Amino acid sequence: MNDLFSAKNFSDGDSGPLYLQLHRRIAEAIASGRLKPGDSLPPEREMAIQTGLSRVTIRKGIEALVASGQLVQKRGSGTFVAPKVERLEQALSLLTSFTEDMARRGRQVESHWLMRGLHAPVPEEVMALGLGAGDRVARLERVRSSDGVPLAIERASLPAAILPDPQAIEFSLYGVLNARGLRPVRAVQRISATNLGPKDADLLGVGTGVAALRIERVSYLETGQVVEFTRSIYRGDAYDFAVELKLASGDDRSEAERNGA
Amino acid sequence: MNDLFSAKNFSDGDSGPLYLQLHRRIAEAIASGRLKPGDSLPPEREMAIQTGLSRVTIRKGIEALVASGQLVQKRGSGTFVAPKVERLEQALSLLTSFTEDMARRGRQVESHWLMRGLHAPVPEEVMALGLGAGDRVARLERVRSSDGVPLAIERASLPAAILPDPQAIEFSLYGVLNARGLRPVRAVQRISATNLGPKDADLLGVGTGVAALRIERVSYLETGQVVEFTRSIYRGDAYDFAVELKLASGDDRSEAERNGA
DNA sequence: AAGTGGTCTAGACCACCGA
DNA sequence: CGGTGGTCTAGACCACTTT
Repeated sequence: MNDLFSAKNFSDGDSGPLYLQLHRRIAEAIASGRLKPGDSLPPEREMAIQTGLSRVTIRKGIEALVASGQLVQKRGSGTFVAPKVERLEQALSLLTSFTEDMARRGRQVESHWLMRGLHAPVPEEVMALGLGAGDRVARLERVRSSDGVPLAIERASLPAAILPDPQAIEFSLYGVLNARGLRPVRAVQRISATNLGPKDADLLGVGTGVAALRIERVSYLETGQVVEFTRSIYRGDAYDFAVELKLASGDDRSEAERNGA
Repeated sequence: MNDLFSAKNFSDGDSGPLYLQLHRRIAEAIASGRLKPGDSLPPEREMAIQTGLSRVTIRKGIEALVASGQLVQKRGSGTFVAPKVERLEQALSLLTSFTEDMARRGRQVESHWLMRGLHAPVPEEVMALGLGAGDRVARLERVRSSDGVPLAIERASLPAAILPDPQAIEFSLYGVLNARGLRPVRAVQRISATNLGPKDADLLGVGTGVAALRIERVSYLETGQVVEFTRSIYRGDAYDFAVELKLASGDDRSEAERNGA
């Protein structure tokens, strides 16, 4: 019945390297629904026997599927099709907190604190926050989860002058700032893509090398003072950020022509 | 002189798997500037001898560095530290074309066409463009480069009613639309991260699995009619998208209560 | 204790590049 | 042509999970 791993149809030179043929077979089986989330694959040694390939080649074929989060491997247990992660869509042009954003969706939010305290700033923080000599920085580092699924790593730095008591933050940073009349009204974000390192991948429960969104944010008070400098890592397979664009201001085409000239 | 690959300090059990120790050594050498862009690494077989590891292990240690774009391997030639790619920052909240955006930076723009013509739409295009039965779609697929470096893959679909002659587009799509009075004034984008597949990675000249930004955009005319549906892939290591946020309006109770701002 | 994935080896052949 | 990376093998031991 399960001819997914039959030795037939594995011919070198036919359609590229053997490990890619295997990769394609499994990827198609997942895409077509033949392999469903939670299904287990045969043990690597078993696949090797069935396909007539070596175990090294089997692992190489599986590797990319693990790296892209489609398969999950558990030592001592087995290889499984990854559970489907519901994609969340988040508006980028509004300044909201994670807590508020999730509450609006009616979802549970959990935080796992990695670090919460006052420290000596690193140069990056001095720059972003505009700190003076001797100023200390409040650092909040946590993994954000929703319904038990880790979605993001958030590393926030604030001037100690703004948040002298980081331990006071239990859930929502913005909630506390808001209660103190320090809610940011403007922020600038930079978004890029990155491959997760072993550490961050582990925190998010995905494989090393999985694509993630890196978002750096600097938030400002009405007065122009910097409130926070946050570096976040969002799971690429769990998030869509949405943004609405307006027509570029200025006299459209002629502007580009002038500047290009 | 070059003790990067000396057998000393390679001890199992000491600090994790051997391939990770090798990975760390090389990554640190790159980060510290000891290995500079363009430098070549010794051949794999040579590294294996120097370190006392097997070639398979050497390759495994190098693998992640290639996947993340820090090293480039050329068959028949060697392994090299990747040239530094200058990060471009692009404003997300303005609706500009790639051509205009680059011209504004005073950079050369090249396009390599992969496809340009009229086709029968796929369901995804019918949905996004609001096509009727029998409508055809203009498809523009190209690799965008700047100063010879591939930066993005752009796959645009437009109703044939908007662009009956896709061959007319030589450089800027928006330029042609603008000249015809069809310039979009509003667009909605969705941004996510993805691992590049072998095909797209090759088009962008990076390794399979490298993180990239996937941006889907739907653009509208003043009349509300959909002009284009574009799926783009941007190199994660070459782009920063910037967006400015405003205070979320009327989102939670506490804000409504204390709101003066 | 048995079975799983994780790591590692030594050696082989191929495809491609450059002199 | 020689040297490079790309693929593949058979077999070994380890660390962990499950039973």
